[in-house]
Amino acid sequence: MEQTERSNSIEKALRILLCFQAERPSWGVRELGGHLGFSPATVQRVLQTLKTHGFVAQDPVTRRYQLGVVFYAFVHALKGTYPITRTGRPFLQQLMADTGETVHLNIIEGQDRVCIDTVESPQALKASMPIGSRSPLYAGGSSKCLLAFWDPELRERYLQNLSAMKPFTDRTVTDPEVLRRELEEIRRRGYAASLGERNRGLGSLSAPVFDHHGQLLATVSLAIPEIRYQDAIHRNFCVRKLLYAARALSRVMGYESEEATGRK
Amino acid sequence: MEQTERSNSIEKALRILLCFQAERPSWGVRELGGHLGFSPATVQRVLQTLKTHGFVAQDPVTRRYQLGVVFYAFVHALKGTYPITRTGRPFLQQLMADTGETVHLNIIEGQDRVCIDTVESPQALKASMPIGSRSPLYAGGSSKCLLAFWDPELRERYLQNLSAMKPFTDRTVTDPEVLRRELEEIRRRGYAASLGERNRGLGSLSAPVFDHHGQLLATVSLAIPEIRYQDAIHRNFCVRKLLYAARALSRVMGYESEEATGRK
DNA sequence: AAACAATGTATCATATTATGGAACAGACAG
DNA sequence: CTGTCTGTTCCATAATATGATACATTGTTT
Repeated sequence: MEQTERSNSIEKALRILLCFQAERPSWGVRELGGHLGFSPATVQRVLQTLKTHGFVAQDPVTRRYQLGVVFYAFVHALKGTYPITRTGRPFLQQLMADTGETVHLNIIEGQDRVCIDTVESPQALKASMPIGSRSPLYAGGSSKCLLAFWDPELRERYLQNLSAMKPFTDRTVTDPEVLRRELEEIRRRGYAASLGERNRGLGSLSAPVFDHHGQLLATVSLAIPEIRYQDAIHRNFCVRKLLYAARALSRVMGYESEEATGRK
Repeated sequence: MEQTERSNSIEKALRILLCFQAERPSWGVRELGGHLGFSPATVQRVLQTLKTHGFVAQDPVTRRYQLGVVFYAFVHALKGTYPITRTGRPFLQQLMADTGETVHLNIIEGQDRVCIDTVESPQALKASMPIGSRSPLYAGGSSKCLLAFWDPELRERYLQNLSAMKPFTDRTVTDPEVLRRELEEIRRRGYAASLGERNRGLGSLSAPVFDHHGQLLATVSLAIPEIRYQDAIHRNFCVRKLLYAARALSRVMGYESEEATGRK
């Protein structure tokens, strides 16, 4: 390992916290130390501190550590920080009720799309889009829709620094030029449609939500199993309902929907 | 200020993070420093570190800080850490559908009850019980129900160290002896019922959920506006549905519901 | 039973790291 | 232009984090 990276203790603590994800919710001291390259003593001390503040909890019998309940407080706090989740909820619910498909709300974070709310379809065959799940901005309908309606300057910077476009399926766009054309098409139509770009067998319809400055806030998306996505009647119906929901939400968020070239 | 408290830098970072709650989702550097008694330079450095890891985000125009989106990843992770939220969801939904009242799921954390999931009533007049909300273990039906069915040793320790019982309303129990008697009554009946102990005008019905060791996992609770709570027919109906849901969830969590004195 | 191999945890001298006052750089108001 | 707020950077000093080592438990293997 190179020594280029100097890490202060806070960074260590954060990296430790970030290890506690759904796929691996529980860690032992030495296990974590080995995983991150920290000494067990360090991990132990950090975990102790995290524990006294409720950021992790220790199983009294196995002595292993897991995420603490303060995070539930942050779940609550996020609703104050990103008010669109609260405002958007009824619109997502209505859209799910209308279409019977899983609905989700997404924002841009760094180089990724992040799902910040979801209303799952009650159908037996349905898409799942858990809160917190991510995808790079070039893969999938919701991602491309965010990218398409993003601030032009930020989008341009993103597209130019875009190096390797790792494909997730055989349908993932991997050519920046193709991506550029598709983004234009999405802006022209007002919504994004894609099939199996991020997850095989999963289609996506996605429309933007704007604030009172006409700036992109989020996208509302439908995640639709391929078998239903390919039914043109159902898909068109979904598009209509989706656009209706996204525009209604934009209006509530303060967007004055002008005709045609309303945005600059 | 006394110098009794020594704080390492991680502790500072955690205390800073904990300031970002729903009531005050956005902070400036000096504002935070003043609030916590840290120097602006320290706060600044800590926030910088938190920012590079996505724990906070900085508004590019106001330069103020708010909670970052990594917390959405933790929302997801919590479902792996506390599987009962995932398992319990359909039961909560069914119970809400049956009763029309807001349903919530609670666990013990330290000295508090914490709400870890909620399904809100669609009625115009309804109780709200946001995820992450807390209450001391002596106040309210859900709290007392947790306390009543807790590990006897831990309960005894809690009751003995119980110093000031701050009342939330004029109905909050403030006498440890009264509390003791009520807990016994709750164990005898198998559920807790209370009115206006934590929030004026709000009633609560609450039943325990056990795991395969017969240990308390959580409580399922109904939060019912007083006007409907006082309708004995509705209340009894709710109790029946509540007990049914809590027992069904216990069974799924591995609890072998033995008759009568099944627990030690 | 006994030896073993894991685990989480405590200690301590060393050196790296955090600290806060002061100075800097913008934004905004008067 | 001036005054007063911001967030941010610098730097010598002092306090804190560090990992090797040892210890205490646990569960497993022999």
